[in-house]
Amino acid sequence: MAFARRVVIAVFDDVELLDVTGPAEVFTAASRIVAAGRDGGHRAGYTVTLAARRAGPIRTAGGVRLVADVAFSETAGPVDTIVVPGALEVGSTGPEPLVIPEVVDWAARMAPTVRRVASVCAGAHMLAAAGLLDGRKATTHWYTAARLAADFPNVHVDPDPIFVRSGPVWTCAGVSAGMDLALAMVAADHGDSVALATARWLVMYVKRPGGQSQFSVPLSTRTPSRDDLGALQRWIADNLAADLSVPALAQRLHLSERHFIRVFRQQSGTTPAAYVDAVRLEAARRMLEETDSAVETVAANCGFGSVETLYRSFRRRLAATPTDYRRRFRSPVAG
DNA sequence: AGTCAAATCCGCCATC
DNA sequence: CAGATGGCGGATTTGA
Repeated sequence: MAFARRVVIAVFDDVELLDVTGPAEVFTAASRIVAAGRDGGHRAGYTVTLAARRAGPIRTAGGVRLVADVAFSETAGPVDTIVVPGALEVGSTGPEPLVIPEVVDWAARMAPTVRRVASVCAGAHMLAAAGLLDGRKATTHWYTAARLAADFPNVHVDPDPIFVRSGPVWTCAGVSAGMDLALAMVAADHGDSVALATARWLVMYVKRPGGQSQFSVPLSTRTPSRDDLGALQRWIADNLAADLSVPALAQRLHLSERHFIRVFRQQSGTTPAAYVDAVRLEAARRMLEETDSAVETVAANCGFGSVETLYRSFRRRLAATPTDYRRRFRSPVAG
């Protein structure tokens, strides 16, 4: 077997568990696929190593422990890819991206010697602190994107993509996007068919269209500070087929239309109609992916007045028709 | 694919 | 006074 590509993932106390294990799982699964390949397994997969300030146990954010294989100082030698995961600490004004000097130093030291550098989630803040994102496009968890842009004016932050490749530096959106990033690396290293087989094995999609703001509508808007607005958004999600017009919603909160629009916009960052459309579209998308329901049924279930309306909404936001979408993104293992 | 009425939503201002 | 709220006109978007 030829050389395996060595992937080293940094770990530290309070690290987000899935930021570490997500990419690790993808690289490991890809290695199995590669090893089982029809060419007799001559191609090499990956070895994944965890590195920390010193070898030994690490407590992740949720309390589950990981064990670092080596210390940062022992990661010299032929390393292919380093991955810096993220963490949030509770600050006075809410969660803040954690920046750990030892990790920043390590990334800065390793970067010139490796082929690829990646961050997951808020790990981008540490790559930025190491100067590795200067002049580059990058993304991070939606929650910290504004902060990243403010703290590092030289970084071209785009909060929307699932992942961004800027030369040898890859960054990605929150948490589970680390798996998408790793899968994209697998595709770059071993081709689309290995990536597809890996994705199928892990029961995930090779890549989602568009950006993270399409993923979860509630997450793409600011969290409302008014309880009644949050309750309204939950009610909307549970009653997609109901009358969700502006007058109807305003009345639910006992506000005039004018004021309702104003409050909604100020609290959530979008307008009511746009929000409703986005939530309906997300529901429709999931239904198309996960069921065999006719497009008419999907439209009716998700509160679109007609199939045409659903089509329009799809075109507008996803640049695809519902049937196209279903053909491309239907899970290969469902049904 | 184009039409047109309806819905949306925001600036501006009055009111509470 | 400041801040929250509501009404109106109309440009723009949306849906049947």
